[in-house]
Amino acid sequence: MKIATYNVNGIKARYETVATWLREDAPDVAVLQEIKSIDEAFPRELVEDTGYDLHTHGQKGFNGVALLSKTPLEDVTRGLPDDDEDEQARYIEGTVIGETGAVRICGLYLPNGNPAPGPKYDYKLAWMARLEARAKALLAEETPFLMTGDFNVIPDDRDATRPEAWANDALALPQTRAAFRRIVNLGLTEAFRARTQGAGHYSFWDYQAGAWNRNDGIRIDHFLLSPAVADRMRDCTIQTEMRGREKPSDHVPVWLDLDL
DNA sequence: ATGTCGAAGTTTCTTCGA
Repeated sequence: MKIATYNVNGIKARYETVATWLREDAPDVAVLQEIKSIDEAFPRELVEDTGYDLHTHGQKGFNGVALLSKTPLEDVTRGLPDDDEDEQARYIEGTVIGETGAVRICGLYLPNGNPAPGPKYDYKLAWMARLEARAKALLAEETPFLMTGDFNVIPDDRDATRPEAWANDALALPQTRAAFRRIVNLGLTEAFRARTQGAGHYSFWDYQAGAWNRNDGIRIDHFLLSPAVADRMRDCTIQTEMRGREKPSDHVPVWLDLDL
């Protein structure tokens, strides 16, 4: 089973790019972030031809996440627990049923947090604490799960072309990295790093300043796997070539292949 | 220090967020 995460940076602006990608690369499950659309305005024709099961959690203008699946998802829920006062659409869960088991898919768009320090950074850290609590709860009930999406976290200096340029940024501050490590250290596996070591692997290149042409990137789109899911991992790869296509998102898809 | 993009309102430009 192939699961892909992809920050599309606007589903309406990215329609052709995403439709072609779904048709040609055909993930079993696609976890999308930054759809920047209310649910009613999500282009249904994207999935009508392909038959994908679509679940959105959108809002006007910003943020917004979605799950697409070749087979129907079960028990889809929107928002993190204790999210009642959170107006930002950043989290969605659904269960995919494979031939030999089920996996809870947690799709997330973690707050950027800049400028730091400040209220936006406080919101980011609070959101990460709530994500950690959710991971703890899923581990406690022994639900096989994965968390994936745009974490807006550069885990380590090797995950940036120019780490010094990000040293004071909300994506790389020590508190951000510590919060990310706290979640991983609950017993999760960071899928990409379980397969690939070393620098030079990125999932985002800014539109500005020719970042793509200079390969000035960062790795901020991740998969965290619970133990049972980690045991089933075949591979985790970054689809770098997508950044060079016509009308690209500033992020590229990251893929997880599971024996499921 | 920065050469961009997408969405929405203030709507054929400006502002915001990233």
